[in-house]
Parts: sequence; structure tokens; C-alpha cells
Amino acid sequence: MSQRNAGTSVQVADPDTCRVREVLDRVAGKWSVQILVAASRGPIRFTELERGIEGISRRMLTLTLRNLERDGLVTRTVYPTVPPKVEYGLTPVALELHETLRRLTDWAERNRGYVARARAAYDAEHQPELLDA
Amino acid sequence: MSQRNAGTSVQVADPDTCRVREVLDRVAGKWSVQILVAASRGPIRFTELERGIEGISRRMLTLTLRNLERDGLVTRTVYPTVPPKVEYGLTPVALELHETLRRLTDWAERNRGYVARARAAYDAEHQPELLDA
DNA sequence: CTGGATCCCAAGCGATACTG
DNA sequence: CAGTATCGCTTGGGATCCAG
Repeated sequence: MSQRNAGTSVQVADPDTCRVREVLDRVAGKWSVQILVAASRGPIRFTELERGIEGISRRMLTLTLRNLERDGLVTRTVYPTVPPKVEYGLTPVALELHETLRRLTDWAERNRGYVARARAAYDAEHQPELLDA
Repeated sequence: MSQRNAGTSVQVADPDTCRVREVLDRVAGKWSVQILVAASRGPIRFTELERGIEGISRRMLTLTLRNLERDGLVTRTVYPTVPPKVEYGLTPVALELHETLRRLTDWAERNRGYVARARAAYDAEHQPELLDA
């Protein structure tokens, strides 16, 4: 998905692995998941998201929101008031995904230490001299 | 993770959302999941992976494999025979993740049509003229 | 308040060629 | 067989400024 056919034919493997990539692409963005999580607690406004996520740029918030909306995962409600007001929420489909993401997070929590140790061990094993350049 | 502090301080939100990103980064690569899936069916050789995934470059296979190994998700066994032989497998931790990924895939399967229709509708609604440039 | 437009750097990834 | 090295295109994403 990240690249539109580099000229010469590029077989896309079997349909099975394709589906896997599709779902991940939908959530692969740097901010998608955090937005999904933040919006799962009910309707939330643009600025609330912006401040709640802290570190996200206005640009990326907008872009990610648009993509999620495009995929039917996020709802966007505009109140044509004098200072514009927009509320975002999750669609039922996105709520299902949210539950799934929680399982992923669980895995991360459980194995966070393991992975960190694995990394440290691997790095120590391979390039100990590059650490203090 | 994809960028090392753009100069001015960048707060990293609360630890909660950080963990989410961490796990996703571990799987976000274009090929990580397919490798994880392929390797979950028992020890598999480099060339088998290369041909089984079809579309992956040798370079990316190596890189992704290294990263997964570094994170303690993939095991690498070298047989110092005359033609080198290397077998890859999953660690128990990775096997847990594989189960989780299956759930994600399930979600994708169920809602694949929904998302596709949502996209089409959104695109038709917003820029119908840019479709046949 | 909620974005859109532009600029630009850095990371991701592919192509290709070389090697123990 | 199983990589490593180099190159360059493409994309992601931050900064900044403009606008309804």
C-alpha cells in the first residue's frame, strides 16, 4: 500500500497475507491507535484530541482523522456554530477493533520487559562499541 | 520511534499511549506480520521465506528478520554446513502475538467489505473529478 | 475553533550488485 | 545459501503560515 507498483509487475503474494497487511495499514499510522482509543470514550472535540494526545501535530491529527473517517471508523459531526465545533466518535466497527487493540496492548504490557531485555542483550552482543560515540 | 526528536522538545504523551505505539511499531513494518505468520508453522529457511512471501526483497527480509530477532520474537539457528543453512522460528512470546494477530485478521475479514464501501463512498463524495486524470 | 497548503527532512523500502 | 553495501525514489510526518 505504501507504494504504487514500481514499474515492473509486483506479485502481491497470496490473498491471505494481503488481508493481513490491509488491516495493519489501517492502523499502522503513528497516531491512529491513540486517536481510536481517545475517541472510544465518547464524542470528543478536535482540540480535546489535540491536547489529549500531546505530541501530535495539528496536521497529523487532521490527516489521520480524515483517513479513519474515510475508512468508516470515525464519525465526524460538524456543528455550524459561530466558533466551529466538530465532534469525533467511533463507528460500531471501530469499536470492535478497539476491543481487539486492547488485546494487543495486553500482549505489549505482559512482554514489555521481555522485549526490552531481548533488545539490550542483542545490542550488547553485536555492537557494544557504537554505544558511546 | 520513526523520528528522533525534531530539535525542540516533544513530549511523548502519557505512558499508556506510549505502550500502544511500542507494540505497533514492533509489527508495523511492511513485512513483519507476514514473516511472523510464515515462521509460525515451524522452522523455516531464509530462501523458503523469500519465496513464500513473494514480493519481498532480500534486503527487507534480512532487515525485518534482524529486527524481529533483536526483539526476541524470532529465533535464528545457523548450521555451519558447506552451503550455509539458517532456520528461523518463533519464540513463545511471538507465538502469543501470532494468536493476537489472528484476531486482528478476523476483524479485517469481517469488515473488509464495510471499509471498502466506506472508502468508495467517501471518495465519491469528495473528489469525483480526480479519479480519471 | 477547525482545519487546509506548503516546505522539508528523515525513515522505509526496492533495485541492484557484491561476498563468504 | 544467506546475506551485506550502496543508491535513490517514495512516503510519513513535523513546522509554519494561511483561512473560513
